[in-house]
Amino acid sequence: MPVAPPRPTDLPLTALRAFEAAARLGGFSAAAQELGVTPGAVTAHVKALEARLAARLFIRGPKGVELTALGARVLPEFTTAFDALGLAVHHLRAESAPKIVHIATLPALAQLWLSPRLPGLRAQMPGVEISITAMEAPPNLKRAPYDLSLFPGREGRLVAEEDIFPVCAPQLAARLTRPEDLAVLPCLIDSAWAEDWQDWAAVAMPRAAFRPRGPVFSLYALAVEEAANGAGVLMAHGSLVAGHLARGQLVAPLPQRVRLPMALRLWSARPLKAGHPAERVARALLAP
Amino acid sequence: MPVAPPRPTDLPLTALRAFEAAARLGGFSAAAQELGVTPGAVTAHVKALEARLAARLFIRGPKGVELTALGARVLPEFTTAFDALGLAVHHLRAESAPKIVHIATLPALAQLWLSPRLPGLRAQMPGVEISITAMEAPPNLKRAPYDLSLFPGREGRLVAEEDIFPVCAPQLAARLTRPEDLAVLPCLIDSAWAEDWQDWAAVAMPRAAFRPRGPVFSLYALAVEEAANGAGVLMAHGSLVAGHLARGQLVAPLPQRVRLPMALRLWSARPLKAGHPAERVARALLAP
DNA sequence: GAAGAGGCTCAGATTTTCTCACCCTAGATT
DNA sequence: AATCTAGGGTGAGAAAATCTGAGCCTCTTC
Repeated sequence: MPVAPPRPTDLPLTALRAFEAAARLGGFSAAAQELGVTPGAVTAHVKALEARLAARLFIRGPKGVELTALGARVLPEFTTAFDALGLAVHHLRAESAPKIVHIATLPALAQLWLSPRLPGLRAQMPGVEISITAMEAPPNLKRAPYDLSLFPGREGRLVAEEDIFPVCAPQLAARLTRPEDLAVLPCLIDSAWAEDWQDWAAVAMPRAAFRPRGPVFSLYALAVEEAANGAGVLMAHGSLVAGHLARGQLVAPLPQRVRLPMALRLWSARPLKAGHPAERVARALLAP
Repeated sequence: MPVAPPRPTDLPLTALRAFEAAARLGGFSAAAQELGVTPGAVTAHVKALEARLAARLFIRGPKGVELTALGARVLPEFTTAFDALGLAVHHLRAESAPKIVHIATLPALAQLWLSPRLPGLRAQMPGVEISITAMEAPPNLKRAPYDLSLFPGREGRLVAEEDIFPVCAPQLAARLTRPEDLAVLPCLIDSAWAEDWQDWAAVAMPRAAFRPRGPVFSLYALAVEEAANGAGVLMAHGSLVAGHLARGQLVAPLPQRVRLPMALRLWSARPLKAGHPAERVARALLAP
């Protein structure tokens, strides 16, 4: 007699979320990163789900996974549902702490662009707390609890163009008068923006096969400090060294500037209501 | 400096689900029942959520809880999101096991109404598995994994009217010729349908202050068996004793029948696609 | 003034969930 | 060929979550 056990336990929500992330992002590792867990955890979740359903959701290949027909059919529904849930959580948070604005950004932007502007923002909006979280990649704003994200990208409102050019300490400037001089000077390299040197060189010295040599930093702000200390030449992002240039801690001996395709942009998951703290912060950051 | 910890951990999904259920059902106990946990678990979830948000979601009163303004504002969003998620899960299940039809019903209906019809159904649809889960109250079909629910109610398609009348074993029939005889005969009482006796008496013997006396059963099917064994008089639901009447195991000595306001109805969460197993089962059950 | 409904609490048990360290594969690099 | 790298899979053990159970409290109802 086909009588099921008393309570057919329903599927674990976390496993469903792992499936959705893996399916949407096209891989377990990417999903693990979005969810903030190890890939093994995602593997386990998907496996558990498949065992429960007695059906495959992904086809495992050696270079990654691919959705099965079943997985592809149900993915959109789950994405929609989890988006709705994420938005609901966001509203819940916003309603329960309306005076806190959460901003996600790159570590470099947090330290060199946002930080100098904070005192002014706070003075402008007493009572509003501004919380800044640094991360390497833009978050999925439909899921993660941020009001604003500030990243180089194509989406969102333009905050500043990204112009790059070499800078160094004043005492080093005499040794940097032509692009070719870079071959014999230490070039400070930020690990996340290593291509900056190539991008600039491609325009400024198109003939030369230039390869920057010098210390690598994982924190851009640290590279900026080292450049100011005279450790070498840095490929600067204009908006991030404006302060150092104004104070004379850094100089830009070469006139050539290169505009990167990705501009600095401010982006929010849903329309900001005029007058609300997040909208006021956005407005203040966009102001010249 | 208001820099948040690396990863602002997001809200636990189970706690959100507990909140949603409690808010929608208006109480922690009801939510606990829907979720299949103890009330203490729901209390803990809501408490954890409130602690995380640093905001109250419910106002605790001595006779239950009530939503705060905040809770009431965000509830609809969560209900929508979890409904969408439940539906997605439902589709996932349906797509991964398209040949199983899950039916939720009362224990009494499972044993006395559905069970006799199963052999016919199976013969009619070879390859389709029919899984029956008995429960005391209709499930929330947007959340629980059932294709069809068969319950007395007002929603859904009519399966049968609920007519009640006293029945007993043939050898007892001689002692039951007038309603008044019930006062001196043992009345078998089903604990879930105890009011049946009052409902019937209110029509059949409006003057008398009738109180049935007799053994109480928690399983209606057991009461039916006992009645057939001659243990007393049962207030029968017509559709549930049809078999026993036909076989002569029970007789209905009194002509008076009372129609209950709740008819037996078949109900499904979403429109059934014609030709799909669930729809075919529904059609077969609705057929005379 | 007893009983009942609804919630709360806290300790302890149970189950989920996660990490860690390691293995495996196929394609790319040297 | 040998090595790297990217992406996954595994299994043991640790950590965290979730749940239960028994008892308490408060108010309402009989």
